Formats: sequence, structure tokens, C-alpha cells
Amino acid sequence: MKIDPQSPADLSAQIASAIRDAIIAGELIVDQRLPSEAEMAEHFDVSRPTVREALKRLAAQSLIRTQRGATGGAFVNRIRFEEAYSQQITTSTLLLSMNTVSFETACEARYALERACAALSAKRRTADHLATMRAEIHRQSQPGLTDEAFCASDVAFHRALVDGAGNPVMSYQLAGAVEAMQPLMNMITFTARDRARIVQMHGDIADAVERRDAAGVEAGLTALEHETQQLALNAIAARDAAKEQAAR
Amino acid sequence: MKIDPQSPADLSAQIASAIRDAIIAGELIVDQRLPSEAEMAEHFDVSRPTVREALKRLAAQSLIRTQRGATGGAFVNRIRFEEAYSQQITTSTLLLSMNTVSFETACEARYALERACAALSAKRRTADHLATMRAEIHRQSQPGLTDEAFCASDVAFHRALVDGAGNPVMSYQLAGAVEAMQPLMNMITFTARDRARIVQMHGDIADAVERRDAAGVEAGLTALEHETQQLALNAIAARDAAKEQAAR
DNA sequence: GCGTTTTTAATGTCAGACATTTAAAAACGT
DNA sequence: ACGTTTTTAAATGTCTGACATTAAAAACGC
Repeated sequence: MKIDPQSPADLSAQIASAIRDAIIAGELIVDQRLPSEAEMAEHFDVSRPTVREALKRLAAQSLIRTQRGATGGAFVNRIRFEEAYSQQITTSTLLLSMNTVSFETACEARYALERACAALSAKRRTADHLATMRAEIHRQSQPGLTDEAFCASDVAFHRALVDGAGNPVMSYQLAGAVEAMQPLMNMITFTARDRARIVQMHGDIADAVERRDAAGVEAGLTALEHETQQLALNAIAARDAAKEQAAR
Repeated sequence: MKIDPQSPADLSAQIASAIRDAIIAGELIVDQRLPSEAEMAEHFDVSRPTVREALKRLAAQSLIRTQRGATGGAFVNRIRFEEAYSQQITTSTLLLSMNTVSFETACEARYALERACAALSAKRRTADHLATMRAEIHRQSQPGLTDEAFCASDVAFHRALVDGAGNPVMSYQLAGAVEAMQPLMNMITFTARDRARIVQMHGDIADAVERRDAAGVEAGLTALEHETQQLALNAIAARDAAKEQAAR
């Protein structure tokens, strides 16, 4: 592992890259201890703070973990799905909020991917998944629920559907798509009638999942996608109207 | 923004979290300049190196970028899809290689998600996407191609298919699923007959995409999934047989 | 008014020190 | 000899202060 002191790039970034590449290439295996900061500083011919900055970069990506004490140091981290989830959600959320991705595009992607889980979820869902879906539907029909709580329950419902597929890789991929939409969904004001329609659709989907009817789940998701797109259009129209009113 | 000096967590991690939360909450908007390192050090009552470690963590996630010089500093970064791609690929690759996810599970997820793009891609693909797919098919049929090059071309083919859907969010989500599989695919040795079959299937998919036949694309992907699963089973069997041979 | 030079404010890097944590080694008492 | 306590050592975490480098703005000269 070598770095180029003449490169315009930060030394800490170069060191981080070198270590990252070694981990990805499998030269450093899980739970293996990296050399101490002092040793690395000597190896790369930089100071300890520079090495530390590099290590912090890797820690931010959950590639390593550090431990203090006599037998401490930096260790290659076995990245878990849960850690990866939260990173993916952070990134996806920012992508959606910063990149002027239209609600329409995000919504289309979300439901298309979710439909990809439909067949597997219909086949493999356990009683637990179904119970979670029913419980969230029940929560959504409670009056007096805030819009945020309604959206959160919506996310929980969809996660149960996705998890029902019994494929952790799909759950990981979908977590970003579903949860990142939440801030966008929160801009929508749900009337009582909107909620009733959504609860009805969720019920239809749960029914289809219960009788292991893949086509029914897909159809239900498609209907829900149209409903969501329509609500978003109304919300945007209402917002624009309010803006115009304010401009007078 | 406050931190707790008594907390067992690293100060730099706490500071990074505080800034990250502010960015996600929209309190800091894109291209806004953060206070200088010295100012932040004073604000949080820590030293400059500690602040720097926090900033490096955020830089590793592409949440901020730094600029040197008189008008320099740390700025909230508009995260681009390309940066997010590479991060997602890194994370996905490590997840697959470290978490004892079976080839079967990863492959199932990949093709399920890819089928989610089929209908959209059949509808929206441009001549460019189709040309890329044809070009990659042609490359794959060249004799003397290494297995790595064959896999790389395979990835390029599938990316063209996914990009054909014209939905950047889906392209982003799928990049991880497709590219992260490459190291796993590279463990397979493709015989000439295997390659011929795959090229044939790619041709079928491209044909379906050309005539905008969504069901045809889905069927082609399903066939390809079965073929891939079968090849992997053979590869694993061959490996295990070799192991047993060596054990004697 | 334009090109050049100087200033300045910021990040990037270094050196050395001390604080804190943790586990292992050593010392100790029974 | 064994179990407990104390000491020690090695590592990360943090601080201070300094200097190097960069790039834009200000000052200057023509």
C-alpha cells in the first residue's frame, strides 16, 4: 500500500482509499486488526492526525470500528444490514431532497421495486408479516392520527410487505426507496377520505397477501401508486394555488 | 447544535452527527458554507483536530466538500447520483461478501428488482440503450474474452437495460444490486457453451426490448435468472468436488 | 483601467504532549 | 498454589501550537 505525497488530493483521503481498496479486495479480512495509528503514520510517512482523519473516514462508512485500550486498535468491520440500511436511507433521502427528483419519478421507482417483491412476499410471508400489516392498517384507521404518524405507519406496512419476501438483500435495497420517500410524503395533507381510501387499499393488499395471490398484490400496489400520485398532484396544485394567493 | 462532553461516544462522532442531522433536516442548505474549523472548535468547545475528524467523516459520505484558500471552507454538498452509485456499490459489495449471503439470495434479489424495470424499459428505452445492449452482446460473443471481461460486459448490458427505464432513482438502486454481484459472478467459469446460451438469452431480451414487449423482457430475465442459478450450482459443486479431491 | 504583486483567511499537515481506556502482567495476601 | 488486587503498558482520544499551502481579494504600479 503506497500513497503519492505529490498528489493534489488530501493525504488522508489517499490513505483512506488505499485501506478501503485493500478491504474490498479481501487483503484485509473481517475482524483483522489494522496496524496502530503510530505504525501507519510511519509506514505512510505522515503524522498521526493525518492517519486518524483517514480512519475516521472509513469509520463513517462502517468499514472499520475502533476500540480503545491495550488490545485496542482499528478492526475491519463486518458490516451489518442494519448499519447499511441507515446509511442507505440517509443517502437516498438526501438524493431525493437535493436532486430535484420529481415526486413522480421517486414514486414510480418505489412502487416498481415494491412490485418486484410482491410475488415472493405472497409466497413466503409468515403469519408474523401478515399480523404486522394488519396491525398497521388498524393504526392507520384510528382517528386523530397526525399526518406524520400516518406516514410512519404506512412505511411500517410496506416494510412488512417487503420483509415478507424473506430476502435480506431486497429488504436492504427497498429500505432506501421506501423510507427516503417519507419526507416527500409528509408534504401531503391526508384528508379523512384520503385515509379511508388508502386503508381500504392496504386492506386489499393484505387480503391478497393472505391468500398468497401474487397478481392481486401487484394490482393492489399499482392502484395504490395511482392513488399516491393523484394525492401528490393535488397537494402540489394546492400549494401552488396558495402561493399565487399570497403573491396578490 | 449541542454535544455532550460526558457521553462515552467520540466527540468527533457526536459533532458529525449533529451536523449531519442539521443537513438532513434542511437547516443547512446546499452550497451553504459551514463555519470555519476554528469557529466550530470554539462553538463545540473542542480542539480543531477533533472538528476536522468530524468533517472528514461527513466528507466520506459526500455530505460536505471542502475548499482551500481565502474563501474556502466546508460546504454542504449537492450529492450527485454518480457519487451515490459508487458508495452504494462499495457497501453492497461488502455486504454480499461479508454477510454470508448465498449466491441464490443475491441472484434472486437482483433479477426480481431488474424485472421491476422491464416494463418501463420496454416503454421508454431509446435507440441508444438498445444500441448499447447490442454492442455488449456482440462483445460477449467474441472468442478469447476473459471471464472477467465477459462479466463486465454482462454488467454493462444489464445497466443499459435498467437505464432504459429512464428513472434515475431506479438506476441508482439497481446499480448496487447488479454491480455488487460481479465478484460473485467472477467465481464462475463460463464454458463456450455457457456463453453461447447467455448470449442467446441476451439477444432474446434485446429483441423484446426492441419490440417494446414488456412481458417478453420479463420472461427473458426469468430464463436468465434460472440459467445463472444453474451455473452457480455447477460452479459450487465443482469447487466442492475439487476440495474433496484435495483432502484425500 | 488593466495586469501584477501582496495580503489574508482558510484548510492541510506536522510535532509533541497529555488523558483515558482497557487488558494483560505483576505483585500480593491468604 | 490459587485468587485477588495493583500495576503497567499499549492503544486510542484529545489538546496546543505551529507551519505549509492554497486561492481569492485587496493593494499597487503602470
